[in-house]
Amino acid sequence: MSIPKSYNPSTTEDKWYAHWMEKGYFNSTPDEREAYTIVIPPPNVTGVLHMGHMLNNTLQDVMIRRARMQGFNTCWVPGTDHASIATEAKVVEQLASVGIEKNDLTRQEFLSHAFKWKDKHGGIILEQLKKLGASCDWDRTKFTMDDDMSESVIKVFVDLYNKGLIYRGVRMVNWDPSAQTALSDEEVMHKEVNSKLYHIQYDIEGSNEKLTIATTRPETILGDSAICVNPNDERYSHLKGKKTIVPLVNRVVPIIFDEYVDMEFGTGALKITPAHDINDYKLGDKHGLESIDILNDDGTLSEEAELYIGKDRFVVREEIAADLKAKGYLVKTQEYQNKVGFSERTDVVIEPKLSMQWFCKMEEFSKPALEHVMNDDIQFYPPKFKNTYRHWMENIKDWCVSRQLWWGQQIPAYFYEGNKYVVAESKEEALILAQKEKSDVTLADLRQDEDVLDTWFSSWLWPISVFDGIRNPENEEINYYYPTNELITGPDIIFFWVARMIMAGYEYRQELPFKKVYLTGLVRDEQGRKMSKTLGNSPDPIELIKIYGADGVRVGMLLCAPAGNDLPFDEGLCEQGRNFSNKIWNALRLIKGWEVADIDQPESAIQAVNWFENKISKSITEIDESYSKYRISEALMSTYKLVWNDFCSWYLEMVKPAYETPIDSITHQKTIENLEKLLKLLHPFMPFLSEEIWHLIDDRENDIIVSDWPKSDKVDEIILDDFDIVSEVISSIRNFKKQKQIPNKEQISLFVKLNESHCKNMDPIICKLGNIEKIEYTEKEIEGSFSFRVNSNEYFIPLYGNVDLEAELEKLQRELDYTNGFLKSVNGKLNNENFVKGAPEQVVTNEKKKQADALQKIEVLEKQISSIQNV
RNA sequence: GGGCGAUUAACUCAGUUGGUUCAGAGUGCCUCCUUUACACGGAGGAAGUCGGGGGUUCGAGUCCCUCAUUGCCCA
Repeated sequence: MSIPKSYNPSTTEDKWYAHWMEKGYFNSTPDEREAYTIVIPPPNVTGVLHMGHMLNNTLQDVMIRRARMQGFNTCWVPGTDHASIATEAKVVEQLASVGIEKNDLTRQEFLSHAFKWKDKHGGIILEQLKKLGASCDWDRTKFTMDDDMSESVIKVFVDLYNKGLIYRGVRMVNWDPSAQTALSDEEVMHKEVNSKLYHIQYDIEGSNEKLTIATTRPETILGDSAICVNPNDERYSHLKGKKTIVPLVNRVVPIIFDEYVDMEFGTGALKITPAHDINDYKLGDKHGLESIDILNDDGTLSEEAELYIGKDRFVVREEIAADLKAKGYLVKTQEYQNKVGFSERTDVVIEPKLSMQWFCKMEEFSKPALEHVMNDDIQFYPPKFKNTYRHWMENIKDWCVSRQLWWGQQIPAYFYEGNKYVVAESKEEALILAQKEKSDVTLADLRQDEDVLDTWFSSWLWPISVFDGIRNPENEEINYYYPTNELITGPDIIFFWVARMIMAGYEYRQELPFKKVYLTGLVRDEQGRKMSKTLGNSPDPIELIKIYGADGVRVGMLLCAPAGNDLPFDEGLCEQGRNFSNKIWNALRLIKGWEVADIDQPESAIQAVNWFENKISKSITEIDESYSKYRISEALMSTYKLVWNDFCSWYLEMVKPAYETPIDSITHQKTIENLEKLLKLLHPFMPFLSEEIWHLIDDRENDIIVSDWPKSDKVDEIILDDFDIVSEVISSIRNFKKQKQIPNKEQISLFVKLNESHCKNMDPIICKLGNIEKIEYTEKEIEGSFSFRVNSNEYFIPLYGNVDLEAELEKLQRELDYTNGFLKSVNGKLNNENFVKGAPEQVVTNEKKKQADALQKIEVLEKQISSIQNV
């Protein structure tokens, strides 16, 4: 069988994924083993795979695959969330394209369209995850609006309402005029924008005097119900009791005094528009002002505005500025930078709006949620996010959970007789409650609240509800899989989601939802911009997989992804991943190409096997340590170097038989064993390649995906140290040959003068890799030869031609200078009484050893220099 | 405006309680090599005042202060 020269991912990936699925390796049912559970951060049902998902899910798959090999009963639950705003917008858009208006449909009709849309498009992202190799238990795939999931959400809403933790009220909320719904504070993004500060003159009633205010939103003067100045502001103290006239609409409003106003800002006079600004609202409340809502839900001006009715708020801003100018009210405009809130979903400017909404009280939840993170019951990686988390928890505000949409769980509040209402899990239960208040209420009288719940109100239950732990708190699955082991997600949803899951966990399970939270960085483009659909700067992961292979892309993503650090994405890393795949592939080609014979094992191979077994053991320990600290990129790099440098560059070269000669069976067997261990270590990172090679090594039934994770044996450090010396000797020989342009295949001799103890076991390795005829030990320097030193031992290669004595001398002198400098610094420490007294014993001993080594080396160097000078 | 981080080679990052020659890794770059696993490769090499300044210490990339730059979160 001939193996192609390059690894071709496309022929293996689908094959192995199908095989794993068929074998049911991803599926989990509770058993006697310990569970290892991860719930996926459910991607948005409208979404397609982007680089952030790629990173995040690769990490989860790495953790799950390793845990599977470690013998845990692993369960990775996939799913999607319904993303009420985004999905509703998509569906409305799609309906509009076929000439259907949402308003022409009943709620039920709309929902049936939406579910059709979801069934058609909602699974794309999950299918894409399969291309990546994600080993999710697909039989458990959940959607936040599945019947059982929705039931859990409703049950929780009712429960919290009954506990007094959910209330309804009129508040100033963040209004998204595009989606036409309220948003929670977390869904508002504040951005710095260039705007204008308009200085507008108001006439004072019964006087020729004018009062100038400054505003960035001139259109809102139509909703003004007062002008406010600071009582300590002498410029305005004479206006007490006076009234002012709002330009254009000529409404007479009072001048009020409140210390809230910043005398330094603008003109020190502030227009008060209680319906359209949270601070104005508070002032209006305090001073009993009228609230004039001049905006419709879609951001156009309402009848209340009197002017510009039906025009968009931003259009009106331009027009009113022009009109004010024309009539002499506009004193001046200046450039101004301010922060403006934008909708996280639709990216339109948020309007503060007074409206009736449902809120969830947060203070009580926040206590255990904060405590268990601060005391590390739940650990954050990297821990710096604890600070962010604490800051948010300590300043937590109530959560606006209602959305003026149809796509989502309809709020289970049932109204009767106007504004009276009851909250219950079903209309029938609601009727019973309502009848307790008023006995003649009928089912027909009950009218359910039109609004739906925030999508996060589903997601915060995710780790519990996917195991049906809300409806059936004592079921076998929730008891087995919960708490989950870790949550792997981005820091951008730490408040939206992570914090709230922790709250829900303690509320409904009296326990943490996950033990560890691993927060990945954001994937950015080369210019450091966040990757986003709108910017179009995100490569398509599926295309990348086609080019570099899933394994290559996985490696590329992980190489540069230390926890919590943003990563500027570079396609070159995927290329590196692909090259790595190919390197491993070719190691297999080499080994498969060997003819095996029953011959003696060469000494060099015995030594090589011994060394590599120790090396791999040590690496396993390091890799396991990296994993335990969630340093996944470090674990990958250790594996990468072990495979490429230690195995391919050193080990295989050491055991490789001469051209067209066979290899002995023992070395061959050991080499296969070593390769298999490496493949296991690689499997979490490169599942497809490792499985493919595993089966190319041997035609076998068992699969690497369910093999045992390698364990480290006791490591003989001395062997590793000896090899370091050996590799340095070999490098020096290669360097020499290169300098002298001696072809590698030409054999040379090597003489060694030992000045300190040295293990000769590995000499055969030096002979083999340096192509040395033989190594001879000598008592004196070999004159007229090229020489180098490793530690204090001297190595000589007799020369054919002339030695460049000048160059040799210069090299020796440089080394001597360096060593002298080093000795000086060591002596400096040792001569310092404070150091000898103050430093720990071990440090002092080390310094003494360094001193002795340096002295010995200096002696050797000086002798060599003088011998050259005497020639 | 408030808070939290970051600043180490051209790039992306390691560097644990201050103590081995501690200044590292990978990539990139430069030189040489198409040698019989792999040019998606091999063998070498150059490259950093550890952001600036001050301090503590026998000793600072590491601790403290300060300034600068930058990112994120919150208002």
